[in-house]
Amino acid sequence: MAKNLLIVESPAKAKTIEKILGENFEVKSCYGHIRDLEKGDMGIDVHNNYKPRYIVPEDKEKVVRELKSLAKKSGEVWLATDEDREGEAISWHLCEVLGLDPATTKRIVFHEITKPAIQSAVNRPRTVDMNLVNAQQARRILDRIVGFELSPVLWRKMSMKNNLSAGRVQSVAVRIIAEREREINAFTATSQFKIEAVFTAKDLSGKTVPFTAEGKRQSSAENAENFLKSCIGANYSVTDIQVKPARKTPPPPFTTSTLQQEASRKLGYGVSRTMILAQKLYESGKITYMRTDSVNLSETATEATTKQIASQYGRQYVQNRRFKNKNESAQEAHEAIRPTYMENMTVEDSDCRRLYELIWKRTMACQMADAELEKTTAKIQISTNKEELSATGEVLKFDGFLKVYMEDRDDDDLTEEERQEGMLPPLSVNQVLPLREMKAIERFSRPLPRYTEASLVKKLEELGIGRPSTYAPTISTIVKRGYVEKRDKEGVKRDFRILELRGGEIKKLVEQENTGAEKSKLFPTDLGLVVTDFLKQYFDDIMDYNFTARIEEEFDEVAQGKMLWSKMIDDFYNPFKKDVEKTIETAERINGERELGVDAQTGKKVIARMGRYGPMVQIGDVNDEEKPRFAKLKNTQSIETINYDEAMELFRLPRNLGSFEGSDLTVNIGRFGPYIAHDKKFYSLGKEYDPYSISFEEAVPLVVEKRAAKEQRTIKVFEKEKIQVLRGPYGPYIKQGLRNFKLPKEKQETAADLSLEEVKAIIEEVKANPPKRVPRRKKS
DNA sequence: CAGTGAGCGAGCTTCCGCTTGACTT
Repeated sequence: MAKNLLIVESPAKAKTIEKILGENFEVKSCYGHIRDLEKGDMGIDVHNNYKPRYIVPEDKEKVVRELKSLAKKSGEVWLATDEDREGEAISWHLCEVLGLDPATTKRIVFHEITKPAIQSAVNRPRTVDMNLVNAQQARRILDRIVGFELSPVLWRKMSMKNNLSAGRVQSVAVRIIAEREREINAFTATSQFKIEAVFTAKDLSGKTVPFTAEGKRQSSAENAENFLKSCIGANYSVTDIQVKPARKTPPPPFTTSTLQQEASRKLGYGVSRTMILAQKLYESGKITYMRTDSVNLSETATEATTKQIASQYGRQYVQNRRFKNKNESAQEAHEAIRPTYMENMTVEDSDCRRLYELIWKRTMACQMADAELEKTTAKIQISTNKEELSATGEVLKFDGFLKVYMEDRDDDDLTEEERQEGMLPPLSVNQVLPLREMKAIERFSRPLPRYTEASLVKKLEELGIGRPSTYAPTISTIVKRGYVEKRDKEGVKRDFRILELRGGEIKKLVEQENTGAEKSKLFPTDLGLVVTDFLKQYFDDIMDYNFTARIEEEFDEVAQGKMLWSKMIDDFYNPFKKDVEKTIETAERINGERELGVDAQTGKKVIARMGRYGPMVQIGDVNDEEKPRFAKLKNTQSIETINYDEAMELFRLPRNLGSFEGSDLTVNIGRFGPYIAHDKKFYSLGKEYDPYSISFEEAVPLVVEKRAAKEQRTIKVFEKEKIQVLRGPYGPYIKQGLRNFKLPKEKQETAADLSLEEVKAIIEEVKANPPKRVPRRKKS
């Protein structure tokens, strides 16, 4: 009898399942979606109940062809795509393409790839749930409408670039970044004075050790000074000691989002890197599926983990738990991310090792006992005033899951208390404490931090926007479109005051701290800000943080058969299409223009705005008789924050430094940074030189030196053909336009004697047989 | 490699969510 054909989405899964199911089944994968909406005319017939026009995309033709021929040869076809909206739709598309009847074709689902789960699924096949399929079609069509209606509006209304895009997910992601940036810009720091007293006491071994107690924060320097003054000559004694037990619970096992967050905090990985490494681990059978929103662990996994904990740390470390998803939008088609074999504590592949160990530890921890702590709070009275100081300490009584795993928190989530927890020496009530010193330290409030890739993913997940398979690609998209960029920001120095009471005297000090420094954070570009403002002004409902959550409720109704999908789309489309038309008709072209002041010399207006090639400043109007002056913004500057003085500074370039060998020496900043131009040649300026202040005397030797280096590199020039023979770090090579061609070994010695014909022949030769590239390994 | 910034308009772009390789630099 012919084998049955069972189709899943992922090829790695197919292999595992084939082993489990044995002889009667051939298991193949369809590699995700096999059909999609046609691109032309949105792929939807809006006048005919939004009838979708599906096609098999080019890159899926091969898979579809293979599945078709296999389906013909096989016995029964079983559909085992993921159990969620998208998976159900894939099964339906498979029916359509393979000529199967969705009403009778066997459809099975499982949430984990284990023998019992798969066998019980095979014993209880159902058929394709058309309501769920329709919910997916509604989702797909709505996203297509939003994306393909909004993007063209941007093309018409934005003065720059023409591959702009907008969409239900990406546009809200940019909005999140844009709003945080504006919050930070609008933030003004206030300061308070933190009171810190250092006392000494004997520890268990009899050694005298210092510990810190805190008092109420003082709102001003004056109050702080008065408080310290009131403490001069005081005695300090313990009035009360409270000891309270506390527990810490392990976090749930990883989902895509939490894995990305922890890999970012602990390992410094961007979300794409995390996903590439996780994919590698998955494909080599080391971990379960890496795109999941479920925190569920299979029975077998829980057992294996328990066994591993008991043998490695002892029974007292085991505490079995089941985790539930908080997130309502979770579709839970898979397990949590965990190692497939808990006995493997690590993997050989050095690139993947750190990520694997993180997953292993987190999985172990989630089935381990709580950590038990003892929190001690001592109240300390001051004989000369009514204020009280308090010292807190924490002692770990039982480490529990902390033995393997400590979750990292973003610094800004920590409370002041958590930051200062340490050990306290043993104290007793009425004990008199000698004061070593007391300080009032000025502390400034801080704005919320900018988003990292991972914290943006966390935010999107909280809002129910996007899915595990799209978090990383969404970030790539908004970066590629130029709405957002990932970079560092240097901090600025800020003075803060310290008042110090020691030996009956108060000293005033001023120290410096660095504030506002950020590493690898997401910043909105001017383009991102302008586009976000535009979309918010004209398409407020789609930019609403709750838009996705609202339409998800409607998709759910479609999935339950309570609403017709075409009706749902119709209700959305009609008012939306009106907004689109109205916007195209009425909205002005936008360029984010901002007036900065009036040029003192010419009396002309100075503005900052988006130009065709990005953000810039401009003196004068384009309609003036005299052409306006233009200057590009530096990439750390923004239309929104640049001021008049900073703008005028930009107009100091290009600077003519004077004449050298009969030609002007000019300094400017170009596409590739600052440069000196001389005699129609260009020389890059290194970081150590500032184009705004470099002098003629400094520039001349640089030009001489760089020119010499350039000449040294040049072996031969064929001016007319724009071909050069150059000396590079790997030997001589030919350069034609932007392309480089390696010389054959036997010609390298005699490169200077090459004729134009020989050079052309080499170029043709290399073009005909391009050198094989070895894929470069990324540094880890 | 090192410019530009206005307007005309051919021909193009664009979404989200499932999946992996097959391609260069």
